[in-house]
Amino acid sequence: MGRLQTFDSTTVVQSARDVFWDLGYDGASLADLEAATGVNRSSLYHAFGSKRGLFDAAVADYRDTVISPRLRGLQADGAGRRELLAYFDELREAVAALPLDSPRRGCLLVNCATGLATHDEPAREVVEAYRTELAAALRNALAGGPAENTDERVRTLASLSMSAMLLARVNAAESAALLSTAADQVRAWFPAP
Amino acid sequence: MGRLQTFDSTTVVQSARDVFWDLGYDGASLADLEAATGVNRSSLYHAFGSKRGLFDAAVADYRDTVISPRLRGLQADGAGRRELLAYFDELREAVAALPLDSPRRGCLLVNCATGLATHDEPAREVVEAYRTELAAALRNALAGGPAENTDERVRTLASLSMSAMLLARVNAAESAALLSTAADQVRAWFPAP
DNA sequence: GTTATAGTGAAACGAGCGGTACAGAACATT
DNA sequence: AATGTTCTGTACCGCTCGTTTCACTATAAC
Repeated sequence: MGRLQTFDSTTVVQSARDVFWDLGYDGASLADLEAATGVNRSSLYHAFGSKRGLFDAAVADYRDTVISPRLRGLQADGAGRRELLAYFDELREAVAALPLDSPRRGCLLVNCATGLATHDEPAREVVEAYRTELAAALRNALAGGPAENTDERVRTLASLSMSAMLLARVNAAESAALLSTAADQVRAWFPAP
Repeated sequence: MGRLQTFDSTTVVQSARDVFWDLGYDGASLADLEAATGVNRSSLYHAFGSKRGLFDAAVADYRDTVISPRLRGLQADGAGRRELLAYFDELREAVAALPLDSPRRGCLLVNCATGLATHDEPAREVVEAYRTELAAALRNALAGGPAENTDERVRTLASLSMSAMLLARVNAAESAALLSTAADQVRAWFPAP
């Protein structure tokens, strides 16, 4: 009963997600979000309650549509060398494919790690959950190979992933090089089939 | 001729540096900076021109008093295994020594990488220069050991350093673990003397 | 002691922020 | 068609931001 919502929530959340991704939580103003979504702030507040509510929806969408697809291969039963190489190669291509004048966005959650997450406990937990999930996925795929120095290797690969996302916003070429290095490590640890 | 400045510029810059370190450039307000330095904004503007001018002075101080001392050992002629282990051990102790309720600050420049540096070219260059200097210092120290996979090893150690600084603000224990991992890598690559 | 110069403090500036009030528009139900 | 409910656009709220103004104070030079 009553008037129907005239916009599609999913597309609005994704537009907002890209603004937060590019500008950060504090850097994104309501005016920016209105412009990117094409939706008036009164409608945004009606649907999401607050700027923070919209941000939380954007983060949830980011996990579902960006992170999960990337980690799925690593998380599968029997994942191993091939899935690790695919993960780092695809991530490297994504970083390298960005035109130089486009927003260098990196990872929304890595960007949060030095921003919101430092003085906001819920945000900190989301970032930490992401790190844990990444480490678990890498560990799962590494379990298919030689059982040497597993903790150390998980940390090295997670570290290369995260710092590549950090550097994506500063030096895209070096970011890609870090991901190539990760792939090289995987090749050195895993015997080629 | 004229009235003399009543505050010490160095201590004021360092107080401001700590505020920027903790809160970030955008997150630090003039009121915060006045409170931390004990200096009125009109005096800050007289001495530094703008908030950005004070920030630039804070970054310069950070390089001089925080980064340079840490990298000095790695940069010395003849640096090698011992200097690498000292670097990672000292950094790990610094991360672990922070009381849990104190500001988890990480690295001022790493914090900038996902903030200012993404839409401000001068800031981006400062962060990139720091990364270059870190890589060069690690390379110098690695040159004292076996000449295998040097590029890869430089990237791995730089990556562990940077992601440890990133995680210092999210999970101090894991941050310290990354730095231990780096030290383990050094031990594995370098024959013990 | 007078004067020119420079640092300091209080107050206020305009701009932009996140958030809200309210009237009107659009729909489901009756 | 009438009614009740929900969504939307405008216009505005109070607040905080970085910055500036200006009167006042303190010092160096003469």
